[in-house]
Amino acid sequence: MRVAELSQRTGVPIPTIKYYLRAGLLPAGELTSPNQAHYGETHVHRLRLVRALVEVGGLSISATRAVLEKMRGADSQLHSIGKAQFALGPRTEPHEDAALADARTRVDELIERRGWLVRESNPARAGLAEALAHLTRLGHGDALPLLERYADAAQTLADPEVDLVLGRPNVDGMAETVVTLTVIGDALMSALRRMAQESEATRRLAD
Amino acid sequence: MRVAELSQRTGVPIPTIKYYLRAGLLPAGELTSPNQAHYGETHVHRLRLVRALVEVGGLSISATRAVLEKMRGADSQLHSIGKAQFALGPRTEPHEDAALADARTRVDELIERRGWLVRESNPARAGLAEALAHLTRLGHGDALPLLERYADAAQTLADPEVDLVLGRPNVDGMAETVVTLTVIGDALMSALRRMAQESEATRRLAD
DNA sequence: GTTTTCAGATAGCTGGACTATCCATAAGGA
DNA sequence: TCCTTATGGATAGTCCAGCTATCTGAAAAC
Repeated sequence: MRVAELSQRTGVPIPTIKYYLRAGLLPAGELTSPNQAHYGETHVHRLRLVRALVEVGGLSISATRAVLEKMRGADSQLHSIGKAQFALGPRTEPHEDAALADARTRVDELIERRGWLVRESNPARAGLAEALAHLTRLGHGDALPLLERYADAAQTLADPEVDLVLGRPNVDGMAETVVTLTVIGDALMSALRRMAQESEATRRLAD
Repeated sequence: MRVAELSQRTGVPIPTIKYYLRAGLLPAGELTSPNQAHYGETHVHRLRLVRALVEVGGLSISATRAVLEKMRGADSQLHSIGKAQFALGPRTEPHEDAALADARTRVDELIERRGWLVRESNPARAGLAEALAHLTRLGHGDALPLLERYADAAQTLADPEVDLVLGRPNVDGMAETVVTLTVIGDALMSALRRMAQESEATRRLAD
């Protein structure tokens, strides 16, 4: 297909497609002549993946490129596949203070207590610590017990999630599933939490 | 205290504090003379709240202002308090197609099936539908059963979350807890999911 | 054979989030 | 007291991300 059709099928404007090509998010089409190229289903799919990462996950263009590159480089080792989620680190340096140092210890303790196998380099450690630090700075230390409930939930969910990943017929499929499950999964969970919260609150209000 | 101390205690640069004052995210200090003002603990706290929303939640300045305004306007009615989370809608118009229409029905069905009390106007409905639409466009329809597990988790978490909110001694505290629980809670859950996923995957790999 | 579309290149635009200066005044220390 | 530093308020400037527009020959489509 030509670029117009690619645009129509994905809802992405042609100038934006060109921009993504330049930015290295989308491979060039197959050139049939110096100024004609055609695109296949892989382009449609890749473009949809890019949009999911950008729109749902809120990833920047460069973060998206990094994720896609790690995806491509995954070999059959599962931990290598998981690298894709490593490109989703935080953006800026956190404010170093006592609350943050304390939060880091708390994260280490939680991981140890649960016997989780999490590499030191996993950026989720830093992300969790930073979020906790904000919580305590705001004086919401009494929300910390909730953390255990969240961890329970995460632990419970991990099982079917990994099932889904390992059920893919090939490595590329696995890597892509990791990425979508990570990014879109956050959005799903976030929306469901908001709705469940409203529902529960409304129910209590009725009493 | 003067602005320098406010800056030191929160880690926010003075020019940025001035910017937040102009943007209406932070109330002006109490003027003691035409060019001297002093700030109190409320300013420290408000500034920390702003940074949590911006850094952890990734909210824009205008979204942050909107959230803070809704927070201030909350009365004793719980549903009014919940309005704070309504300022967290999506940023751009979604791509309308069959997948999205389908996803919307699926969301309605899920809410009905679970007997959730969720207003039509709750933006989480649209957010969930959009995320689901991306999932199906990517051909990950087999991930949909996972949605039920996510919903289970959200439902389970809602109970202690609402407990925490209702445990606050006053309305302002409740409203702020809703906001922090919504925004920081997302970050906590996201990080915990990533870690639990890595752990579970590593464990399976060992077999 | 005329109108439309294309690839590739380059330049421009818009909005958001700060950051820098300036001014006149006020604090704070030697 | 005098002098350095800090301050509030105002205004202007910066930087970057993510597009968007235009141009140029050449190929498609009708």
